[in-house]
Amino acid sequence: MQFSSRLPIAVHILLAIVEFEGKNKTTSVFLAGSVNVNPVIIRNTLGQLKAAGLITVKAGEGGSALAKKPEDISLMDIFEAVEKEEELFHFHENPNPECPVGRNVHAVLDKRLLSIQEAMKQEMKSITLQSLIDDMNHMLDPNE
Amino acid sequence: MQFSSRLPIAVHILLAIVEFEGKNKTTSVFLAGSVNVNPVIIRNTLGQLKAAGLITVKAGEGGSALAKKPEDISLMDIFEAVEKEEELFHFHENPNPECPVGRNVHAVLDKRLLSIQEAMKQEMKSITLQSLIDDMNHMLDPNE
DNA sequence: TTTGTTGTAACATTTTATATTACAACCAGA
DNA sequence: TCTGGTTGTAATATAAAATGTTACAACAAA
Repeated sequence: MQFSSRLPIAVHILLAIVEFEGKNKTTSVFLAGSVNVNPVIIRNTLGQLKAAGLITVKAGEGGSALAKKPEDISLMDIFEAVEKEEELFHFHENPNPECPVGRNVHAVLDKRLLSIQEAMKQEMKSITLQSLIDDMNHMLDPNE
Repeated sequence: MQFSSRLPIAVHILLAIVEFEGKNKTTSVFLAGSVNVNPVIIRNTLGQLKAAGLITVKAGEGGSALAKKPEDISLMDIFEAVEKEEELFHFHENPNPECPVGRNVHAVLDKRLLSIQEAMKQEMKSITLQSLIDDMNHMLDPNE
């Protein structure tokens, strides 16, 4: 079981928007060339990031830009923008209500699964886009 | 995106093994009746839990039992027994190496994604089967 | 030896992710 | 105002993963 590549792709897109600001127009086709997926995937992702208020997209003209400062965008914001699920775990649908265990697993497990999800989200919140940009800049120019 | 129901099912199985100890023989068919999935799913899961050293299964005779004390089994142990993935996130396969971003996203993101995974696992480690049993017993008999 | 079981393979079905094609709506510049 | 490149989105296709099912050999106890 794995998460889809949506979060990695969205982060890639945001890093590219920052990196190419003022240098290249970041159209869906241009971004698709960097991420190496179909441009429609990019457009859909851009749409989700826009809906979440993280970027602006220029319809017709083309290109996108950050709508917030990178230090105000966390992995959590990005994750929630591109993954719609509320529940991290898929619970088996119909435990037997006639069984004392089947009747109660849900109540017993739910809060634990939520706390796991919460731990994950807390960690995501602590990672900002800015810190990723810093890391990338350091790789592009170690002396900076 | 969601995790499969494997962890919830495995926990259900373990709780049932504890609950019915000495009362019913916990065969795959019996357990399937409580979880409400196909017995083969149960057998496969039992096999994984056995391989991880969490339970014993009696071939031929039928039935299963815990191989460790419930306080020594964490959700993390169960999770690792039934989910084989090493990486939580699926990274997009071929970022463009000719692009400064494409060339570096992997290095930049990987450690962050790992820390998210790590946060999740830490939380899983802190939850023992015993605590779930306690919760369930309290639901079955609030005065206990 | 009979009965009920585990372990496992093979296959079917369902769901989700990802890719692709197509096209209307849009916008800037010629 | 026309043109060219673009976004937004629907529809469809393909691929991959999860889940369900059937079948049967190996096994163990009565």
